Amino acid sequence: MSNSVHKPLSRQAVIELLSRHGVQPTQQRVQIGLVMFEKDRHLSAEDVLSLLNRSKARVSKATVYNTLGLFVEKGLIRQVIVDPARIFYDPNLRPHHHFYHVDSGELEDVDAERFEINQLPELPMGTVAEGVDVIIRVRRRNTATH
Amino acid sequence: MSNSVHKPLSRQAVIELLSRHGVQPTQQRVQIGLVMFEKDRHLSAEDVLSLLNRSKARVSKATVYNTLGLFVEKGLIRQVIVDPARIFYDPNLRPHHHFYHVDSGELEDVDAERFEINQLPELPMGTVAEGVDVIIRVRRRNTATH
DNA sequence: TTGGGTGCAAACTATTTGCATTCGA
DNA sequence: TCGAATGCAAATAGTTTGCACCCAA
Repeated sequence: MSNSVHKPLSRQAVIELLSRHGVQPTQQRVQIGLVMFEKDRHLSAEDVLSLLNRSKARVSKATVYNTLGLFVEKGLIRQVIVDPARIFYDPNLRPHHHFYHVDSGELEDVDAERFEINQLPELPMGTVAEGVDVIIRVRRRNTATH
Repeated sequence: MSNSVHKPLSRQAVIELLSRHGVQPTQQRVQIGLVMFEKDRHLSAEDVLSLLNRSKARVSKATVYNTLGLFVEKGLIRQVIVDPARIFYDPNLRPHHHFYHVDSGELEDVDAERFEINQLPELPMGTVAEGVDVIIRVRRRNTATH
């Protein structure tokens, strides 16, 4: 029942996942899904593209962008906005947050349970919450930058 | 003692603020500071540029970018990464978080006190926290997007 | 005088878009 | 068959960079 995966999905499983979310499982979309759901990690569009090229899959850059956008729209993955230079895509849909290693640009998951939030503030009038992103920026100790 | 301002700063106050932070207060930097510290709001580089143009100030785009980057580096303002399309700059240095109105692209401050966090999770080994960003994405109710 | 600051334009890069071709139900 | 999906390349937009000029100490 959980979409969070720490294990690779078979081609068939990806096809079913896409179908279940109303995404027509074309060749390229399945390829991208295989990469995206292989394990919990954070990939930029370019990461996905180069992983695809590393295997025999042939998918164009535009299709990677379009497909990742479609996956987000359909609720298969999440965007993580933390680096102005690029968008990360996260297949982990469970409530969780992120460590952002500013030195390396890497993202690391933090289980939501490890980060206790007593109460959400009152929302602005007439609005509903769509999501809460918590990003803890960390850097290596002793990175004396002065 | 607080750098958080809900009131405009005089030219003289900006000059002193910059100097105090080790930023040589040149003409353009003071102009940008006047805009940036006029009140608590969230401005993109382009916003700053057009506000400057609206007044008589003549500052180039490159200088706006360079200066905002310098202000961040010197701890005068904060970057807010929430929109892949542009970086927002925030003169409010007190602990606080943000509502992000996905419909309008606008940012709204949330006092940190209104958002209770029991405890930070254990940080990855050998790292120190540099900051915690909390972004609550909200959208207008009844924005039926289906 | 002299080095930092500025402005302009060109360069860069991630992402988007237009359109002709191909694929898949 | 026929609309949706794809691929390529061009376009876009925010940001950065190179370099000549200018100004202030």
